[in-house]
Amino acid sequence: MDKSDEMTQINRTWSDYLHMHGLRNTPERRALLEAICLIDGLFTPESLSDYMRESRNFMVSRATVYNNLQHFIQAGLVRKVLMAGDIRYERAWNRKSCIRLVCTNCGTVTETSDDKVRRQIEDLRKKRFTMTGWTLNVYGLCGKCAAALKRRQKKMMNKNSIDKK
Amino acid sequence: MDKSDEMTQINRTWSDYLHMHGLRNTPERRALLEAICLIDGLFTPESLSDYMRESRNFMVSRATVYNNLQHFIQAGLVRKVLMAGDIRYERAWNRKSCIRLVCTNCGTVTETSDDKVRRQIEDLRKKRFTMTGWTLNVYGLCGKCAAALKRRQKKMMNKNSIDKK
DNA sequence: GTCAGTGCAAACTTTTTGCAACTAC
DNA sequence: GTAGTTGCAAAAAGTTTGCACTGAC
Repeated sequence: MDKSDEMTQINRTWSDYLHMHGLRNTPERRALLEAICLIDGLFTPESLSDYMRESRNFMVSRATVYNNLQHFIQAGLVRKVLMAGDIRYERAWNRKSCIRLVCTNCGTVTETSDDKVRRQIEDLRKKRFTMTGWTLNVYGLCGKCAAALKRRQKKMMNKNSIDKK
Repeated sequence: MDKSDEMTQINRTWSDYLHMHGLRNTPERRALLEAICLIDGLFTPESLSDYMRESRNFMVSRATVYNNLQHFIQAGLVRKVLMAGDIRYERAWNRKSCIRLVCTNCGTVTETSDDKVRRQIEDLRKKRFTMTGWTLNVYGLCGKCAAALKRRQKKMMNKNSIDKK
């Protein structure tokens, strides 16, 4: 799907959603959706608001941001994710699938991919569930933390053997 | 691994962690870890505190709960997860791998499993990353919401064709 | 014209911080 | 004895709500 087809699809999803719920297409809603298209990666209600004001020259109140983020989520356009212990938002399209390596020690997250895993997941067919996307969080230790842990354990063992002398 | 081996492993991980960071083994910490072993499923700082007070007859202050949850996370014993838009905590052992079907419309989560997917994920070997567990979130529509959406769309189309007459 | 949407401020919830008293080591 | 730990209360951060005014339909 190319970029303009994609935008058509998104706008359609959004106006369908508005219609079906008897909601109105306000300038604030258009501007917020536009900003979300332009932001790359994760955002918070505050960072979205900042981006709107600073880069798009459009003021939106906090209440409006929160209110509409909920609508975007309901419409399937935005998703909440947990990143290093905090809630973040992201576009739900065009980021449908990713593997995240989450270090349980320092909290850093690295995104990666793997064709075999991807294929296997997308072949998943569950009864009474229509998949639109997925994220795989892999927990463990990043290189730095694993090395640091090893060093500390070694130090500990030396200390213990000295203590025993 | 049987239950007692598992507890030995957990206690060891925890006391190693305490040692390595120069931390102390207080009654509060022991009681909190014990409670987390006993709680089945997800919890919040508040529900944990309630459980401690009501079922274990042990008062812990909020500050202590938050402080120690961070330590448990660092030690790899507890994990934060996002459930229906809210942050929850869970034991990080014994729940290492699971597939969650998350409905993006109503927020319900169903846990499921799939051997092929599991095997493929556990075969993942990333450079400079040591895997200890994973969770796969699959986003989409649950049976109920998919059906409701279909009904609404149908109704919409009927309405439109009537309007045009 | 109607009713949903907006901004603002206040309220509420959740999490963090500062500090004096306490206690594990 | 010392330094990490705790509970409490206050502060900070994040989110929701009530309300009068505005504007999309």
